[in-house]
Amino acid sequence: MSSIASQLRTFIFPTPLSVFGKLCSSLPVHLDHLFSSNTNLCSTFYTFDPETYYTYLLEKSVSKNHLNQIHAKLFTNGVENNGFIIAKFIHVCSNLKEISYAHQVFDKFPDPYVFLWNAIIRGYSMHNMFANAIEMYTRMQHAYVSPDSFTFPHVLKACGGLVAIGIGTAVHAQSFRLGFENDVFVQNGLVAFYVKCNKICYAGNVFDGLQDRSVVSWTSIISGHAQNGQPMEALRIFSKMRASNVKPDWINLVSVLRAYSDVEDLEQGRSIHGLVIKVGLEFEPDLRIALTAMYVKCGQVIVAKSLFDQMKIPNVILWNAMLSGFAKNGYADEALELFSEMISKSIQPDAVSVQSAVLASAQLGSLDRARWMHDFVNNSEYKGDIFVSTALIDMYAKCGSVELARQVFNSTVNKDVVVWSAMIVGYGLHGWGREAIELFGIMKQAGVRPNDVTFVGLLTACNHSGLVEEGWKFFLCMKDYGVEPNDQHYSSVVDLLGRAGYIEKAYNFIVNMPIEPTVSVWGALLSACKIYRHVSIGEYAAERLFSLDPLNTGHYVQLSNLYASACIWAGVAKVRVLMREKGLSKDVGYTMIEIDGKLQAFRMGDKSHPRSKEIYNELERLEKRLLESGFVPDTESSLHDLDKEDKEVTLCNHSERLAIAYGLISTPPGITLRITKNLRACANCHLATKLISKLVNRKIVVRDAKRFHHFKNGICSCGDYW
DNA sequence: ATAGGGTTAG
Repeated sequence: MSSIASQLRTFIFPTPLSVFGKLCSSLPVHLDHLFSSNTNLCSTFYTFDPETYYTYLLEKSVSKNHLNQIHAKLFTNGVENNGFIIAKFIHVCSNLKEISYAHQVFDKFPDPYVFLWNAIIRGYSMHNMFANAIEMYTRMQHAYVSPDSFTFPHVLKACGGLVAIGIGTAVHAQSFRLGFENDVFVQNGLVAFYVKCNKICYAGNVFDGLQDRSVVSWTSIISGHAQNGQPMEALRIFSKMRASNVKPDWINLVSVLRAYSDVEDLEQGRSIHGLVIKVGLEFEPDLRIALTAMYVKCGQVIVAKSLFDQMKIPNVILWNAMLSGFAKNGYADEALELFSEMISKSIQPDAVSVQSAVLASAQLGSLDRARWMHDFVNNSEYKGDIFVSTALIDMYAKCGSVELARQVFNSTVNKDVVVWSAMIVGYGLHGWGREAIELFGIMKQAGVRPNDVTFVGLLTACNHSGLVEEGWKFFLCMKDYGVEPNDQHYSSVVDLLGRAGYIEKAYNFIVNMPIEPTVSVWGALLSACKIYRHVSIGEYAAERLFSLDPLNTGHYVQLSNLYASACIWAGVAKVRVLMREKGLSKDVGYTMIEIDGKLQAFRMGDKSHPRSKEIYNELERLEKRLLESGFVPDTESSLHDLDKEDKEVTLCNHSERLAIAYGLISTPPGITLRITKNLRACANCHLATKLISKLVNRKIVVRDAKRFHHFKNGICSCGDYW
């Protein structure tokens, strides 16, 4: 208050106290209080300067009501045409989101000068009403008012927001004509504009031509590269910035962290954390959020969580970073728990939070949970959000219901290529090849251009449903759409050839691939070798896998299964030794089934369930019926070379069978059983499940580590190839 | 009165 008093003491125009008193009387309550409660202050006023006075009042305004009162007073005081005050007024209107009010006031002003134009353009631009901002700029040009260095940043922000390249380029030219080529604010605005339009090289040209570069200039160009998939270039520019002794501020470091997150370079990310502490910015909340996100993206969920716990500020982006981090790194339960916590703490989830929760639900695999999530979305404001809808399609597909996925898909408006691809991938996951192909046709008719993921979906769909020729055709036509095959496409083709029994062809295909074969490519070949018992090529594929991915237990198990299927027990033993040498043990398999909204997990030989006795009785009954109907256990699929009898016992209490038995005794006849396994289907259980589906007349939907199997009436949708 | 950043689907 004392600073106000000192400001007011410098007034130029004398004014009678009575006028001042009258002005104060109808002011907003808190302003009234400010003046009238301190009569001493009032009595020291012997001058009245309207500009300072209104500036003061406007700065204190917090509502439209305040603005109305001040507006009325402008006329009483006869200052309604004072440009300085009106510009201030418009400025404050904008801050209070009263942009149409601001526009009204602007329109009433005769012959606005540049200060007023800037205020109204700024108002529109700051509230993302970019078209209006540009319209006002155009009107300004028609009124022959010359823009100044304050006009350009606002207009350029609007052009960037609309990706209006043509207009922005014209503005660029205009700024050049008017001689702003060395104005760092204008130039930074241009850099940011070109970045938003994905014209990084234009942005780079402007940046390179800058005489003085502020930290803002550097940040713009760094984030420009980071956001356009060039994190390495971003980091190179950052080191140049460090070399030229520009001190980073927190926004700058946030941009740099984003680049390190993209390259998932934990070491360098940590060193930025060190720098943050060194420059004393470790308590900057948004920088801590960026650090949390960086640790999450580098897979350091625990470190991220501890940073998160230290802050726990109700910032939705912080929570989203943690939420998506959990969801993406396989911590589905933790993600959903955090989501509930968010709601209970009244941190309004946004589309990103909802999307991450949907992603977590997809991982859990529970259809009930999926339905709950879908209901939640339908009752939220994110119902039509395209990101959320895509995630819902993916979720339903991953939770076993292609039909519900399709329903969401049908109700999604303005489908983009990601939505179409999600549905095609969903069909692929379930082996609905014909539907995937049909949808692809409709997509093309709708004028949507397929991309690499669309083809991954198509190829896996063909694979999973045995459409070998169709798959091969899709692979060949990728180039017609300008899509370069990546390792996923190549491994799909290897799968296709393998499925058809062309093991040598698949091998030659790999040898002639234009890219270095990856783990998934060799893995596909090894799987095919296992099915067709092709030992020599299988051994070679396994060798490649062991050198590329030495600690992945799955490859050893696959090779062992290959040996077992060819009755090469020495090979099985060799693999076992190899695993022991590397300190690897077979991943513990488990199967989950959800009954009445409760997920129940079983391990092999599990007896921990309260209804264990009933489960084993049911299992025994099933086993008897299986044998009666001519079931011959496929004992070769075991990793261990045990006596035959032992093997059969071991196999029939595999977790999958326990879950099925539990499902049968817990649900009424005819209900579909939905189970989720963490590993891939074992041959013996697969065979047994086929028969069980026929014997008990139930549909059984199994999600394994790779795909879905729909068992019905003794047949599986995978066609016995997986 | 002006500029830069972070969380997001297949």
